[in-house]
Amino acid sequence: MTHSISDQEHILFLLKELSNQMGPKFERNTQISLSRYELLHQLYQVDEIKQSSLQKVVNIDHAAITRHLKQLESEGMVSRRRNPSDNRETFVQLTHEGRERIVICQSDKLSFIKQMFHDFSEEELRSLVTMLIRVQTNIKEY
Amino acid sequence: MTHSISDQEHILFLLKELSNQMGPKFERNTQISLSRYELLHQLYQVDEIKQSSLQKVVNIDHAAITRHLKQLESEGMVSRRRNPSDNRETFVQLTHEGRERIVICQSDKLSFIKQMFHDFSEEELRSLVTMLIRVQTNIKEY
DNA sequence: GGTCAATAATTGATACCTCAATGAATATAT
DNA sequence: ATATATTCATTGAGGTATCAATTATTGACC
Repeated sequence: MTHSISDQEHILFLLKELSNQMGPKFERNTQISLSRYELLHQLYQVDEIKQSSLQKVVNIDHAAITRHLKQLESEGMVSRRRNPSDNRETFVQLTHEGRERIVICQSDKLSFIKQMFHDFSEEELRSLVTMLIRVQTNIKEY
Repeated sequence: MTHSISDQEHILFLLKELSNQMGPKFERNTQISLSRYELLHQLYQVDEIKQSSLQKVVNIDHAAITRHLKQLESEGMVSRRRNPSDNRETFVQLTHEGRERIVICQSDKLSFIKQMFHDFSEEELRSLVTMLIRVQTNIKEY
């Protein structure tokens, strides 16, 4: 039954190693960190969104979100405004510059993921996505 | 052909998110960080090993290795000695305490990965491992 | 034998993450 | 109406990662 402990352990290590190796290389190629890219990427699709909702989508800690957005705001990539009808909430939106920024780094991102998955079939990619999502779900309820 | 960009992008995000979510939870459950666990785990199988070889196995940056081993040494988990025939190299070895430590946290680690992969078949696990290794290989040559 | 290159380990700088604690605004309950 | 609880965002603390630069030792070559 649980004879594949080494496989499971191996996956644990691989996930950590992959993340650590991938992040810096992504950033070198696109000039933007993977986390910030993910934030801009999400904002690109939604016009305006509550900061707390954004947090749930990207699965990054509240604190990290605050710091990223602060930095991105100071760089002119996003704009933020308080919700007039509930002053606790903050709406976040991509600026024109932000839209340009994310568009510009598309080609670099594309060549990066092309290399990363060049020997994967469509089916394998789908399978990989769903398995990772399952793992994520299993972890969350811990 | 490359119609599944969103899948590929999704995997990118998932790998990062998973690593960030998994690490702290693993540590809360086992009382040891995933990286340190990996180091002890490797040392457990090899008696004595050069620090540089260890680095290659665990795929962590040299600097991080040095800091981890220093800390583990100060906790009495590992011992280090210089290679007498080449004073640049350092041999690392698990202490008795270190062996005990890794044995003790086995059950916690087990229950953790059990939850993490509880709905995975043997075949899926194998498939996941090989796919992650392939991604890692593709990334390395970048 | 002495210079120059290569290798191993370390330290410094910077960035990012999580968790816990705090501050501020709103909702709730008696 | 007022005290209490909840929610959102922020800040502080601690840990870990990479990369670049440094130190120390060995090897190689003329």
